[in-house]
Amino acid sequence: MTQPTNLLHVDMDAFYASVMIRDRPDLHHVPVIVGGGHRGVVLAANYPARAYGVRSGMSGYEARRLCPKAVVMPPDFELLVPVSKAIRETFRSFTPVVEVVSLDEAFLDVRGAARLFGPPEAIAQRIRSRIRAEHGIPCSVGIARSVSVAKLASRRAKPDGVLTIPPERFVEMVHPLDVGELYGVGESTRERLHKLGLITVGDVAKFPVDQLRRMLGRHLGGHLHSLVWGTDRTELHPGGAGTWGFGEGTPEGSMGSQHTLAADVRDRDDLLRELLRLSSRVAARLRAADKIGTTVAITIRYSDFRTISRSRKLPEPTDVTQDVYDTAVLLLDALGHWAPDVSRPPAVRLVGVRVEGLRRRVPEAGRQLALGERDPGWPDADRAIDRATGRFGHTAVRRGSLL
DNA sequence: TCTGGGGTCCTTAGGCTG
DNA sequence: TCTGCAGCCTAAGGACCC
Repeated sequence: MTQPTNLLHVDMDAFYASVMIRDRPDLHHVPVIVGGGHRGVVLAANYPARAYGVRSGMSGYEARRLCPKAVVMPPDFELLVPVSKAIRETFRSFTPVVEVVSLDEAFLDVRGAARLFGPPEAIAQRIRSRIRAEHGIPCSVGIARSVSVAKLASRRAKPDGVLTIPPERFVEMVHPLDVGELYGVGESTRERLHKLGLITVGDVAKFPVDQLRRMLGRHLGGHLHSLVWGTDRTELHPGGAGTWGFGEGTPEGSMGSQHTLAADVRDRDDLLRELLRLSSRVAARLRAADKIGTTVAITIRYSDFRTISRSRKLPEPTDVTQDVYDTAVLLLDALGHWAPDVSRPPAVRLVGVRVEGLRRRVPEAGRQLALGERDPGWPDADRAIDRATGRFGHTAVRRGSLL
């Protein structure tokens, strides 16, 4: 039985930039870059900026070099998130089966919407008109049978277009493309395949799947095989969490925060202050989400961009700032960079703190104290800080050591 | 005075245990 | 007591996504 071409991938065009300049007609025809401040990367660039070669993901430094006259602005999430939520409601007025990927894109299964709204192409055009009329933002839509092909189609429909890749035309339309165009094949995998002489999607399709598995690993090899034949996932997971946690799902995996320092740092005390700030932020987010985690991990990026991570499992899961911070300090010191016999510690560019192995917190009432559980004063202090920051904002309370 | 921050998933290696 | 093995867990790192 052949499955219908019923998946839509809707992707806003330069979403961050489109929203940020929507109410600024004076900026519509000048290059605008969102993000890309000091040591940052470009989150989005409008089409006038792209004409200069500015791309999202590029360093702000490089973007400003390519287009010195561009207007650079930081992203305003208080503006972006409500627009994103409103657009999701527009999607849901067409179908209840919506899988949110991120702030600016979603998959829609329109199988049940044909009687009301017509074929997928007609639905795509209606969605585009409504989003433009209601939110003033252009978007592109890809239509296909599977998730990866719909995503590929929307990418190729940009800007402001619609593209359908039906199964019977998949080979003709997709096999000539570079294998790096596939959703899930990044720079690293693309390079490995190219070195093997596998340049196009069709090249990989002709390659024996068991050899792919041997070379790329069982999982990636099998997955790549499904991608090059367009036979990956066809069912959506409605209410998907979204990569940035703005979705409605309840991600169980991990929560973390990392920060690139304004300047590289060698001093242990400076790093401890940053670890404390990050630990406070992560623990507060855990408490707000009613989660506790079993493992604390730190990430260190040195000035040469070498990045390492170290992690440690805790005896008891926690959402307490002090627990997260203490473990982070243990992990940092275990690197040995600040031992007494080390004359010049390495320069650190970025530090991160992450709590993994998340689960729902057991309510306090009826919870048994673990043997040897320490002073409950820190959780009380955390709750007091949460209450104060909830009322007066994040600058209201700050630990003495952060001042 | 180049290269963010938030995640997920997979692979690999080594230790432990039965 | 030693060895080999399978299975599980932990830790580290890499790749990928937006």
